[in-house]
Amino acid sequence: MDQQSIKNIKELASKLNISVTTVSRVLNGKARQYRISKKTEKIVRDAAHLYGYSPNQFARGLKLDKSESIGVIVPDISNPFFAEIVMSIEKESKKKGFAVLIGNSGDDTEQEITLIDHFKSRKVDGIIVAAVGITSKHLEEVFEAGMPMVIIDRTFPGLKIPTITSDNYGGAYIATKQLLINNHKKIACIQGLNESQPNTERVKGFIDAMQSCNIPDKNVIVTGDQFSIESGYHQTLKLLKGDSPPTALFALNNLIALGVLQAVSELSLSIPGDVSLISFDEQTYSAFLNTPMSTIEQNKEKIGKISVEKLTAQIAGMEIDKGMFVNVETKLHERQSIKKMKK
Amino acid sequence: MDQQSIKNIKELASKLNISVTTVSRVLNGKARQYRISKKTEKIVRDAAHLYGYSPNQFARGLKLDKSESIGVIVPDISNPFFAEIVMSIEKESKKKGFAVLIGNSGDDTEQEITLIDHFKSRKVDGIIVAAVGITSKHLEEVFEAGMPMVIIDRTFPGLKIPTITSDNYGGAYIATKQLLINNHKKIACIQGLNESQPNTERVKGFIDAMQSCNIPDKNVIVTGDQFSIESGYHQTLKLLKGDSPPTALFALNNLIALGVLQAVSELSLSIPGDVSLISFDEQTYSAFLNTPMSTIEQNKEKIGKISVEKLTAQIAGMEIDKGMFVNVETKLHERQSIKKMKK
DNA sequence: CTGTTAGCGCTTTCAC
DNA sequence: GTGAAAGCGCTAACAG
Repeated sequence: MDQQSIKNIKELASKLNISVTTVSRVLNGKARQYRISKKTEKIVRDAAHLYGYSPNQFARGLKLDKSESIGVIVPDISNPFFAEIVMSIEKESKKKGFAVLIGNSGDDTEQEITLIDHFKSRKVDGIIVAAVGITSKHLEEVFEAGMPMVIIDRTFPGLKIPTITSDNYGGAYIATKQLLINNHKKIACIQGLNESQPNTERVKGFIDAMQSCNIPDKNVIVTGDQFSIESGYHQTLKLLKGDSPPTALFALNNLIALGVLQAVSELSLSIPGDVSLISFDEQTYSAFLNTPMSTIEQNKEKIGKISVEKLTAQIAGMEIDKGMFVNVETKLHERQSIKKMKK
Repeated sequence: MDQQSIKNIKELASKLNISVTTVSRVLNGKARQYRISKKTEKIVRDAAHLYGYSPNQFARGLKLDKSESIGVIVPDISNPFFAEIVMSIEKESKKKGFAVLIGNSGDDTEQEITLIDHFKSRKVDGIIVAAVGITSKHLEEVFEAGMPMVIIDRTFPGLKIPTITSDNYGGAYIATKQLLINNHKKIACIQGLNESQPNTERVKGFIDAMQSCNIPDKNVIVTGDQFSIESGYHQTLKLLKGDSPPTALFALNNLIALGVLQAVSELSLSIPGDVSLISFDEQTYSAFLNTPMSTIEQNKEKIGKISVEKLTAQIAGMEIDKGMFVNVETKLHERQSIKKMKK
């Protein structure tokens, strides 16, 4: 009852008494171009479907030296921020006929290099990478060697690879302003990975906003070491158990914010009663937290979409501005995690 | 300054005045086996590293007719539940030397079929699939044709493919019991995809728990149509605006629970003051919600790990029990979303 | 409109 | 210890 399955194009062709060339042409949508008869075309298509034949991508890739696929590297696919960017990339890529290979670097530069090697040997047509760590030499080498590439989320000083990031500076500026207009003066900005560019930009936005209100630098508490729940947790504990704790916290991403919540809950404090909070990264649950959290949302869909556009432009061989830097706007969600302080 | 890069094994071999055979053998760790001299081996390895050579996986795959990779299909990678399973699968696979290809089916059987085709033509050595929809014929065909396969999360009646799922029945039973021991009698179980197996199992657990307390069937409110925030939201609105609303809700997954929160908040009701809630699926934020939510946690790490074990066993050609069904235990998190009712 | 065939880069058999 | 060469399945140049 089970249809005898077909190994390769040769078997399929001989079964139909047609040459492999014709079969190949039909299956590659070139029937028109080679003026293959409708009848032959139909026979081939039906047979391919009937026998469940799909071309060996290894042979195809070997011959064509391309794969019609792009590689995506993210530090942590279980962070919905990255997962949603990946979804957007997939959606856009599919429209353009590219398959997507996803790699998880686990915030490890070594693993990132391994993945790029992997992608190279699998002949991806281009790579989108949310870079980890603080060095980009390995990326530039690959890019300079001709691999189309787009960097998202993080960039590096002087990097000459097209980059799409959120407006980290602007988002942080607005977030801090939210705290300032509620008369907070003692504000802690809880960093993620110190040396990373989004972190630096967000800190810059924070500092500039503080200075715009003439808050002396001494009051600016800045600390942290990683974009993780643990880091946010430990830094917050340290801050709130300290001598003169801040009245407001600015968490530089969603995981740090969860760490803040963990620490605040452990200390039996309340938000915003005891301490106010605003966080970078909107999440589905942000509105339903105890207390609903004010956040700065990054436009994940747009970041994904633009990165695919810029990448496929490179793949198509178009002239590009290597130093291109696209800033995607952020959006403030005002909720109830910020207390209005007395002047 | 930039090292001239090497295209293929032939170039590398000729540069070293060594045959491609020897290079291939060294790079595949067969130096020992063919008694290649340490010196030659070192020369080859160093050169490969220096020139950044990595073998063309298409040629390799074409020759070997395998890819040392496995494909994973999930309905929605942006759902942390699946993302975490994928992470676990990646971790396990890496240990065993398999690369992982990830596909997102978007809860669409057509897309699932396309992805499987994709994987087949990319010669993955096996497939792990969190199946969508309510039919499994396409999966069985591929499995019967010899493709190693493991089903996770969902299964289908009478399916003869090894399956790893959470103990959906047991988890639901415990969840419902939590509501019952707090004297709730009018409980709504908000379903996801009606026909899907985890849904069915969870409903079964719910009903059995209800009956164990002699709650008449008439009181069992069951509704819903999809595992999504929207579905949870609409069903909850309908329930709570109805004539005699339930005093407690059992959300059959994390997305539905978020929908419940959305509806409850929109109706200006409180949890657990106005309505109690327990949900399948523990999430990082569950403890920090307004009100901290009681949940049934699925062991995502274990599901991923076992699925890779069962898949690699198949790939290695070991005898397997096709009807194998592994049930991974769940874990109750008691928090404050359930109100103690008067007897 | 259709077919023959070289060759993509690799592994491995067979030969020395 | 090492190498020459066949052949994996496909596409496209060339040939009708």
